[in-house]
Amino acid sequence: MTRQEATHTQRIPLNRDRVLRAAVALADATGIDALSMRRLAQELDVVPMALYKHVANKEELLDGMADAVVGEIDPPAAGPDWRRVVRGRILSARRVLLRHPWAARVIESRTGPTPAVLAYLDTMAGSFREGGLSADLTHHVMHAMGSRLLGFSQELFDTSGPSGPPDPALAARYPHIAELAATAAHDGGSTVGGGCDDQFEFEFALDLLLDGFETLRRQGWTSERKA
Amino acid sequence: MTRQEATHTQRIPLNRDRVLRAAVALADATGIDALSMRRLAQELDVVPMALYKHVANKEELLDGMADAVVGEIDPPAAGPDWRRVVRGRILSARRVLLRHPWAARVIESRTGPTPAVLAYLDTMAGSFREGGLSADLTHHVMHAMGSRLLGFSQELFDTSGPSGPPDPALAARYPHIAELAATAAHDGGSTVGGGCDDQFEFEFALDLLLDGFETLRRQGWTSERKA
DNA sequence: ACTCTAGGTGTACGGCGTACACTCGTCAAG
DNA sequence: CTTGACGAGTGTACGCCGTACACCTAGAGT
Repeated sequence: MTRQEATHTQRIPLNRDRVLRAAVALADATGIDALSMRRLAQELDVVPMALYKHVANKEELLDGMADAVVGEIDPPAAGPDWRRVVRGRILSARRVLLRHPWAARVIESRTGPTPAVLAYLDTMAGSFREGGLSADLTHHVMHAMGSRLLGFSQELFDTSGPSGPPDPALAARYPHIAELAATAAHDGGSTVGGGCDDQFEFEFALDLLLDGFETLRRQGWTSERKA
Repeated sequence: MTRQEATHTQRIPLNRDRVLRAAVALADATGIDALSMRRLAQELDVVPMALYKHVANKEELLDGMADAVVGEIDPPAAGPDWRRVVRGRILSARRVLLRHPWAARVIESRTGPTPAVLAYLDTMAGSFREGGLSADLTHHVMHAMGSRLLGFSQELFDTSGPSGPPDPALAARYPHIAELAATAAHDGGSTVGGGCDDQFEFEFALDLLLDGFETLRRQGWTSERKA
């Protein structure tokens, strides 16, 4: 403590958690494409190679980031109606994913499930089972939900955009799309999907699926395929 | 024609189409991660910068590849049952995407819809409309299908893998997942999702959605939200 | 006092996308 | 036949990336 105590506050030593948090913050702020090991190191006032004492490589960094985000999802609420329980939790996941727009792509790009994702899926499966769905049906149901389980509906293209006036040439080439765009006539029509209420679309599909599952459950549905 | 006519067949000049086809073939063969401008140029016996006379940059190359793949999807068959028409076309899309496993990720990563994708979605919307769904319902229905429209069910994690014996420690930590895995007991049980019949899962969700849509159509469903 | 070690450093390598200036063959206009 | 424009392919170079590897250093345990 003899010298250089005031020039800059002495460093808190790095650790895996600080690295992951900084990475998430950086991705939130500048987008996932701008997240490089070098840029992240710079954000932490450290030389790039220092990061490798805490994460094995960039893939593992991304694994950790995915887990951190999934860990933000609320646990399932208690309740007698399994559809409400599942619906609420998925909407919580959706809120988390909207806070971290890069996360959907990162989660998808993981080659294997990370621990937090496994834990999430496990309790989700538990909610279905507790609601009375057979293990068999639960299995197919979770596949059917796909990435919607984690709150992203996989919107093919981001619905934001310049949203100029409808292009008549485009409308001529793609008449049906133009018709749909015209139908979504609220706060500024746009070309293909702009002006849609994403939340509504998400819940529309979610409820359609949950209702379908409930119908199958009541019917005692089973996959009677043999081998 | 005086010299070097036999050393190597004289070059067919490059063009955009040859570049795209080579890129698709290279991605098919070696994976999308191994597709670099330099590697592609090498495959075409050309210096890397030569490619830039035919595509503006790598993003545009990927756009072109996505379009080439989407162009492989069959046009809709004719028929009175809209569900059969849509179902058949989507399964065609799925076959295409299975031929080009990298394509789903590439299509997702496009920031805007490419012409072939627009054309595909347009005729798909046409099939719904012709089946008697309102423009309103068609709109939401297409959102609900999400990427399934293009044949990929977004399987969160690839179902292939080492597929070792079920890990008892994992089973203890994730009991519900273990139960589901045990249920999918055919040709070799695996840890989380292995051993599933992907095609079955895809069609399960597809048919659940299509049946739900048909029910809504018969009910004259409309989104009566105001503003 | 000595060693061990965890964490941070510095240098370097190979690969990437691509900007920019160039060469060269073809072909139409003069 | 000359010439000049032009489109296709070339060569060099820059800045970024992830990360291997050797090194240093401060503090803890003996």
